Amino acid sequence: MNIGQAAERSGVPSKTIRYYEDIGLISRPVRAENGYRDFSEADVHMLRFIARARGLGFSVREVGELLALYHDRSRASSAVKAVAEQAINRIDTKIGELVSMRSTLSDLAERCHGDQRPDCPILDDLAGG
Amino acid sequence: MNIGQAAERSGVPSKTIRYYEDIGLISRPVRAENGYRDFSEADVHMLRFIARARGLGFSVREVGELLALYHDRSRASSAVKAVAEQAINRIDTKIGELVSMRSTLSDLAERCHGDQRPDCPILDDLAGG
DNA sequence: CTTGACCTTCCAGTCACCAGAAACTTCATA
DNA sequence: TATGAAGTTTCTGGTGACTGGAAGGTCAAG
Repeated sequence: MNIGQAAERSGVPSKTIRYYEDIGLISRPVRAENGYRDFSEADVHMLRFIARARGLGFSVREVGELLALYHDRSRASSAVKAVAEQAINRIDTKIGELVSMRSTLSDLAERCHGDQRPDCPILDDLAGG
Repeated sequence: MNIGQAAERSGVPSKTIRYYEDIGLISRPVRAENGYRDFSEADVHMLRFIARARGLGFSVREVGELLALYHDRSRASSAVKAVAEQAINRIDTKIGELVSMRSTLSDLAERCHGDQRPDCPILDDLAGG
């Protein structure tokens, strides 16, 4: 099938599929006589795998590792778990940062009247420390 | 003072200060005779403002708005509050996404033995949907 | 007089794509 | 059969918010 259909069926935009090919995340698909990329069911399956992994917050690099592990019939599940735990740690760090920002910000916003007057603890805080 | 000292005293790396100048977030500082940038106390103060705002999760664009509002003596606090609330909303969305990723991921990781055996619900899930 | 720490500009790379241009093929319709 | 739309190709360049590095100028100390 052409890239458009592969895109539709996998949920990965054609632009992104070409990008994944460029950076070597997926191998170069067969070309039809007209030069168009020709995708198989297995390709679509792999693209779906990638889309799901990306949606779970794995980096493209990690997705590459996961794909390799997926294709390695003899690999240990601990290797996969390690990649997942790295991703969880990254996500935890990020959540922590965001929660802390959020609480400071909403604190400031609550103390700000939000009316016509110019007094504003938000700016005061940013200015003063 | 030179850029290095301004960097040290504001917490914004020199590279980043030059970058902020490039994109017009801060105005071009005076130059000394030798061509070096010459920063004032007010500049350092502004850089600190920027650093704090960035640390709170405001985008560079929003920091620009906040700086403009900060310099506008007659502005209403509601304008500032609006920018802050936008940032809070963005942060909330992001937190929601991350929390959902995290819960799915840790679910999968928990069900994964993480030993020498190849069975792994993480990969199964990514593969199967 | 040289060493080393600054400073300058400019170019490139990061991450994960997305937008658009110019040229092609393919397919449906008039 | 012509035409026009939709799909495909490659290539370039942009995003956000920096960061790193190269090649060169400046300055104070030893």
